[in-house]
Amino acid sequence: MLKYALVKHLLNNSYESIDCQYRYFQAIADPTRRAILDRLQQGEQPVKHLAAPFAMSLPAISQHLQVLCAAGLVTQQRRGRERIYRLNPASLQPVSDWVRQYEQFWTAKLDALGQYLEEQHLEEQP
Amino acid sequence: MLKYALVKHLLNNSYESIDCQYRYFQAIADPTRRAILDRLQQGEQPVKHLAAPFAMSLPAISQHLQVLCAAGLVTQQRRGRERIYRLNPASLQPVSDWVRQYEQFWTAKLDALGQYLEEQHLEEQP
DNA sequence: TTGACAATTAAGCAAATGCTTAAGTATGCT
DNA sequence: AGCATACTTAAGCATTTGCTTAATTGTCAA
Repeated sequence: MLKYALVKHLLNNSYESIDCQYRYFQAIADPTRRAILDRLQQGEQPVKHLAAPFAMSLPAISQHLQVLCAAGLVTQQRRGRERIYRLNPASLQPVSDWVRQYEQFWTAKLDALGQYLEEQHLEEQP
Repeated sequence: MLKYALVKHLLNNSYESIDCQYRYFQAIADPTRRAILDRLQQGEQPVKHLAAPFAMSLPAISQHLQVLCAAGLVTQQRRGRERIYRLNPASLQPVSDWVRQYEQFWTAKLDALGQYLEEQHLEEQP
Protein backbone atom coordinates (compact mmCIF):
# COMPACT_ATOMS: atom_id res chain seq x y z
CA MET A 1 0.00 0.00 0.00
CA LEU A 2 1.23 3.43 -0.91
CA LYS A 3 0.59 5.03 2.43
CA TYR A 4 2.62 2.56 4.44
CA ALA A 5 5.52 2.69 2.02
CA LEU A 6 5.59 6.41 2.52
CA VAL A 7 5.46 6.10 6.28
CA LYS A 8 8.28 3.63 6.19
CA HIS A 9 10.35 5.98 4.09
CA LEU A 10 9.77 8.92 6.40
CA LEU A 11 10.48 6.83 9.45
CA ASN A 12 13.73 5.49 8.07
CA ASN A 13 14.92 8.97 7.36
CA SER A 14 14.09 10.31 10.77
CA TYR A 15 15.58 7.43 12.72
CA GLU A 16 19.07 7.54 11.36
CA SER A 17 21.35 9.03 13.99
CA ILE A 18 21.80 7.92 17.56
CA ASP A 19 21.50 11.34 19.08
CA CYS A 20 18.29 12.07 17.25
CA GLN A 21 16.28 11.34 20.36
CA TYR A 22 18.34 13.85 22.26
CA ARG A 23 17.60 16.60 19.75
CA TYR A 24 13.92 15.79 19.66
CA PHE A 25 13.41 16.01 23.38
CA GLN A 26 15.64 19.05 23.60
CA ALA A 27 13.69 20.76 20.82
CA ILE A 28 10.27 20.21 22.33
CA ALA A 29 11.45 21.22 25.80
CA ASP A 30 11.10 24.90 24.98
CA PRO A 31 7.58 26.36 25.20
CA THR A 32 8.16 28.82 22.37
CA ARG A 33 9.17 25.99 20.08
CA ARG A 34 6.12 23.96 21.09
CA ALA A 35 3.98 27.00 20.31
CA ILE A 36 5.62 27.26 16.89
CA LEU A 37 4.82 23.61 16.23
CA ASP A 38 1.23 24.27 17.29
CA ARG A 39 0.97 27.14 14.84
CA LEU A 40 2.39 25.03 12.06
CA GLN A 41 -0.46 22.58 12.47
CA GLN A 42 -2.58 25.22 10.74
CA GLY A 43 -0.40 24.83 7.68
CA GLU A 44 2.90 25.89 6.20
CA GLN A 45 3.95 29.47 6.84
CA PRO A 46 6.74 31.94 6.12
CA VAL A 47 8.83 33.08 9.08
CA LYS A 48 7.29 36.52 9.30
CA HIS A 49 3.79 35.16 9.67
CA LEU A 50 4.96 32.49 12.04
CA ALA A 51 6.71 35.03 14.26
CA ALA A 52 3.84 37.50 14.44
CA PRO A 53 2.21 36.45 17.73
CA PHE A 54 5.45 36.22 19.69
CA ALA A 55 6.85 39.08 21.74
CA MET A 56 10.29 38.27 20.45
CA SER A 57 12.65 39.42 17.72
CA LEU A 58 12.76 37.76 14.32
CA PRO A 59 16.27 36.34 14.85
CA ALA A 60 15.05 34.64 18.00
CA ILE A 61 12.32 32.88 16.05
CA SER A 62 14.77 32.07 13.30
CA GLN A 63 17.04 30.39 15.81
CA HIS A 64 14.17 28.38 17.24
CA LEU A 65 13.27 27.26 13.74
CA GLN A 66 16.81 26.10 13.19
CA VAL A 67 16.64 23.98 16.31
CA LEU A 68 13.38 22.46 15.12
CA CYS A 69 14.94 21.87 11.71
CA ALA A 70 18.01 20.19 13.18
CA ALA A 71 15.72 17.92 15.19
CA GLY A 72 13.88 17.05 11.99
CA LEU A 73 10.58 18.28 13.36
CA VAL A 74 10.21 20.89 10.68
CA THR A 75 11.30 21.36 7.10
CA GLN A 76 12.18 24.45 5.15
CA GLN A 77 11.62 25.52 1.58
CA ARG A 78 12.55 28.65 -0.26
CA ARG A 79 9.76 30.43 -2.11
CA GLY A 80 10.76 33.71 -3.63
CA ARG A 81 12.41 35.64 -0.85
CA GLU A 82 10.33 33.89 1.75
CA ARG A 83 11.24 30.72 3.57
CA ILE A 84 8.30 28.45 4.09
CA TYR A 85 8.32 26.20 7.13
CA ARG A 86 6.14 23.16 7.55
CA LEU A 87 5.75 20.31 10.00
CA ASN A 88 7.62 17.11 9.27
CA PRO A 89 4.83 15.01 10.70
CA ALA A 90 6.40 11.57 11.08
CA SER A 91 9.28 13.05 13.02
CA LEU A 92 7.55 12.81 16.37
CA GLN A 93 7.59 9.04 16.15
CA PRO A 94 10.52 8.56 18.56
CA VAL A 95 8.84 10.66 21.22
CA SER A 96 5.61 8.84 20.59
CA ASP A 97 7.32 5.48 20.94
CA TRP A 98 9.00 6.57 24.14
CA VAL A 99 5.73 7.66 25.71
CA ARG A 100 3.93 4.54 24.57
CA GLN A 101 6.52 2.40 26.30
CA TYR A 102 5.56 4.06 29.59
CA GLU A 103 1.88 3.71 28.84
CA GLN A 104 2.43 -0.02 28.52
CA PHE A 105 4.23 0.00 31.84
CA TRP A 106 1.52 1.73 33.75
CA THR A 107 -1.43 -0.05 32.19
CA ALA A 108 0.33 -3.30 33.10
CA LYS A 109 0.67 -2.06 36.68
CA LEU A 110 -2.95 -1.04 36.83
CA ASP A 111 -4.06 -4.37 35.40
CA ALA A 112 -2.02 -6.18 38.01
CA LEU A 113 -3.52 -4.06 40.75
CA GLY A 114 -7.01 -4.64 39.43
CA GLN A 115 -6.47 -8.38 39.35
CA TYR A 116 -5.08 -8.39 42.86
CA LEU A 117 -8.08 -6.46 44.15
CA GLU A 118 -10.46 -8.84 42.40
CA GLU A 119 -8.75 -11.82 43.94
CA GLN A 120 -8.96 -10.20 47.34
CA HIS A 121 -12.63 -9.59 46.72
CA LEU A 122 -13.24 -13.23 45.78
CA GLU A 123 -11.48 -14.48 48.89
CA GLU A 124 -13.73 -12.33 51.01
CA GLN A 125 -16.79 -13.99 49.45
CA PRO A 126 -16.52 -17.76 49.98
CA MET B 1 10.20 36.17 39.23
CA LEU B 2 13.15 36.15 36.87
CA LYS B 3 13.06 37.57 33.41
CA TYR B 4 12.98 34.52 31.20
CA ALA B 5 10.77 32.67 33.57
CA LEU B 6 8.30 35.53 33.39
CA VAL B 7 8.34 35.68 29.61
CA LYS B 8 7.84 31.95 29.43
CA HIS B 9 5.04 32.15 31.94
CA LEU B 10 3.25 34.83 29.94
CA LEU B 11 3.78 32.93 26.71
CA ASN B 12 2.42 29.79 28.24
CA ASN B 13 -0.67 31.57 29.46
CA SER B 14 -1.38 33.25 26.16
CA TYR B 15 -0.88 29.96 24.39
CA GLU B 16 -3.19 27.67 26.30
CA SER B 17 -0.31 25.64 27.68
CA ILE B 18 -0.33 24.91 31.37
CA ASP B 19 2.61 25.41 33.68
CA CYS B 20 2.89 21.73 34.51
CA GLN B 21 3.53 20.92 30.86
CA TYR B 22 6.64 23.07 31.01
CA ARG B 23 8.11 21.01 33.83
CA TYR B 24 7.27 17.71 32.19
CA PHE B 25 8.97 18.53 28.92
CA GLN B 26 11.87 20.15 30.72
CA ALA B 27 12.30 17.06 32.91
CA ILE B 28 12.35 14.55 30.06
CA ALA B 29 14.66 16.72 27.95
CA ASP B 30 17.72 15.46 29.82
CA PRO B 31 19.11 12.08 28.75
CA THR B 32 20.26 11.15 32.24
CA ARG B 33 16.77 11.73 33.59
CA ARG B 34 15.26 9.65 30.79
CA ALA B 35 17.70 6.90 31.66
CA ILE B 36 16.63 7.11 35.30
CA LEU B 37 13.01 6.75 34.26
CA ASP B 38 13.97 3.74 32.15
CA ARG B 39 15.67 2.13 35.10
CA LEU B 40 12.67 2.77 37.30
CA GLN B 41 10.55 0.70 34.95
CA GLN B 42 12.28 -2.31 36.47
CA GLY B 43 10.76 -1.40 39.79
CA GLU B 44 11.20 0.92 42.74
CA GLN B 45 14.76 1.52 43.87
CA PRO B 46 16.81 3.39 46.45
CA VAL B 47 19.03 6.20 45.20
CA LYS B 48 22.27 4.29 45.57
CA HIS B 49 21.12 1.43 43.39
CA LEU B 50 19.58 3.84 40.92
CA ALA B 51 22.80 5.82 40.65
CA ALA B 52 25.11 2.85 40.20
CA PRO B 53 25.38 2.73 36.40
CA PHE B 54 25.96 6.45 35.97
CA ALA B 55 29.43 7.98 35.84
CA MET B 56 28.24 10.77 38.04
CA SER B 57 28.27 11.74 41.70
CA LEU B 58 25.40 10.87 44.01
CA PRO B 59 24.37 14.52 44.49
CA ALA B 60 24.01 14.87 40.74
CA ILE B 61 21.58 11.95 40.65
CA SER B 62 19.80 13.32 43.69
CA GLN B 63 19.27 16.61 41.88
CA HIS B 64 17.94 14.87 38.81
CA LEU B 65 15.53 12.95 41.03
CA GLN B 66 14.29 16.19 42.50
CA VAL B 67 13.57 17.55 39.04
CA LEU B 68 11.65 14.39 38.20
CA CYS B 69 9.81 14.68 41.51
CA ALA B 70 8.88 18.32 40.88
CA ALA B 71 7.54 17.35 37.47
CA GLY B 72 5.45 14.65 39.15
CA LEU B 73 7.08 11.91 37.11
CA VAL B 74 8.42 10.13 40.14
CA THR B 75 7.50 9.73 43.80
CA GLN B 76 9.61 9.30 46.87
CA GLN B 77 9.21 7.28 50.02
CA ARG B 78 11.41 6.90 53.03
CA ARG B 79 12.31 3.35 54.09
CA GLY B 80 14.80 3.12 56.91
CA ARG B 81 17.68 5.28 55.92
CA GLU B 82 17.02 4.72 52.27
CA ARG B 83 14.79 6.78 50.03
CA ILE B 84 12.85 4.66 47.59
CA TYR B 85 11.92 6.18 44.26
CA ARG B 86 9.25 4.86 41.95
CA LEU B 87 7.58 5.88 38.73
CA ASN B 88 4.40 7.87 38.97
CA PRO B 89 3.05 6.23 35.85
CA ALA B 90 0.00 8.33 34.99
CA SER B 91 2.08 11.49 35.07
CA LEU B 92 3.16 11.20 31.46
CA GLN B 93 -0.38 11.86 30.35
CA PRO B 94 0.21 15.49 29.28
CA VAL B 95 3.13 14.51 27.10
CA SER B 96 1.16 11.61 25.73
CA ASP B 97 -1.76 13.91 24.91
CA TRP B 98 0.53 16.38 23.24
CA VAL B 99 2.12 13.75 21.04
CA ARG B 100 -1.22 12.19 20.17
CA GLN B 101 -2.44 15.55 18.91
CA TYR B 102 0.38 15.52 16.35
CA GLU B 103 -0.25 11.91 15.49
CA GLN B 104 -3.77 12.88 14.55
CA PHE B 105 -2.41 15.69 12.43
CA TRP B 106 0.01 13.54 10.51
CA THR B 107 -2.21 10.53 10.01
CA ALA B 108 -4.80 12.92 8.61
CA LYS B 109 -2.19 14.33 6.23
CA LEU B 110 -1.05 10.89 5.17
CA ASP B 111 -4.61 9.71 4.63
CA ALA B 112 -5.27 12.71 2.43
CA LEU B 113 -2.08 12.10 0.49
CA GLY B 114 -2.79 8.41 0.10
CA GLN B 115 -6.28 9.12 -1.18
CA TYR B 116 -4.96 11.69 -3.63
CA LEU B 117 -2.36 9.27 -4.96
CA GLU B 118 -4.91 6.50 -5.32
CA GLU B 119 -7.21 8.78 -7.27
CA GLN B 120 -4.34 9.74 -9.54
CA HIS B 121 -3.62 6.07 -10.04
CA LEU B 122 -7.22 5.31 -11.00
CA GLU B 123 -7.29 8.15 -13.51
CA GLU B 124 -4.24 6.72 -15.21
CA GLN B 125 -6.01 3.39 -15.75
CA PRO B 126 -9.18 4.01 -17.80
C1' DT C 1 26.90 7.40 72.47
C1' DT C 2 29.70 6.66 68.66
C1' DG C 3 30.48 5.69 64.08
C1' DA C 4 29.04 4.12 59.53
C1' DC C 5 25.73 4.55 55.96
C1' DA C 6 22.13 6.85 52.78
C1' DA C 7 20.96 10.69 50.96
C1' DT C 8 20.24 15.76 50.67
C1' DT C 9 21.59 20.62 50.84
C1' DA C 10 24.93 24.29 49.92
C1' DA C 11 28.22 26.73 47.30
C1' DG C 12 30.59 27.38 43.27
C1' DC C 13 31.87 26.83 38.48
C1' DA C 14 31.95 25.85 33.29
C1' DA C 15 29.03 25.25 29.59
C1' DA C 16 24.66 25.64 27.32
C1' DT C 17 20.55 28.27 26.29
C1' DG C 18 17.61 32.04 24.88
C1' DC C 19 17.53 36.34 23.90
C1' DT C 20 19.21 40.98 21.97
C1' DT C 21 21.11 44.31 18.35
C1' DA C 22 23.91 44.97 14.30
C1' DA C 23 25.56 43.37 10.08
C1' DG C 24 25.17 40.26 6.08
C1' DT C 25 22.81 37.61 2.17
C1' DA C 26 19.41 36.58 -1.16
C1' DT C 27 15.46 37.85 -3.78
C1' DG C 28 12.03 40.83 -5.97
C1' DC C 29 10.49 45.28 -7.78
C1' DT C 30 10.93 49.61 -10.27
C1' DA D 1 21.36 49.59 -10.93
C1' DG D 2 19.26 50.90 -6.56
C1' DC D 3 16.34 49.96 -2.86
C1' DA D 4 13.06 47.43 0.01
C1' DT D 5 11.79 42.90 1.80
C1' DA D 6 12.58 38.52 4.16
C1' DC D 7 15.54 36.16 6.54
C1' DT D 8 19.95 34.49 8.55
C1' DT D 9 24.46 35.00 10.79
C1' DA D 10 27.43 37.04 14.17
C1' DA D 11 28.62 38.83 18.51
C1' DG D 12 27.56 39.63 23.06
C1' DC D 13 24.98 39.26 27.25
C1' DA D 14 22.16 37.40 31.29
C1' DT D 15 20.15 33.36 33.00
C1' DT D 16 19.83 28.55 33.51
C1' DT D 17 21.63 24.02 33.72
C1' DG D 18 24.38 20.13 35.09
C1' DC D 19 27.86 18.98 37.36
C1' DT D 20 31.48 19.07 41.29
C1' DT D 21 33.16 18.89 46.28
C1' DA D 22 32.23 19.85 51.09
C1' DA D 23 29.11 20.13 54.76
C1' DT D 24 24.60 18.57 56.83
C1' DT D 25 20.68 15.67 58.12
C1' DG D 26 18.69 11.51 59.42
C1' DT D 27 18.79 6.47 60.47
C1' DC D 28 20.69 2.13 61.92
C1' DA D 29 23.67 -0.82 64.70
C1' DA D 30 27.26 -1.97 68.12
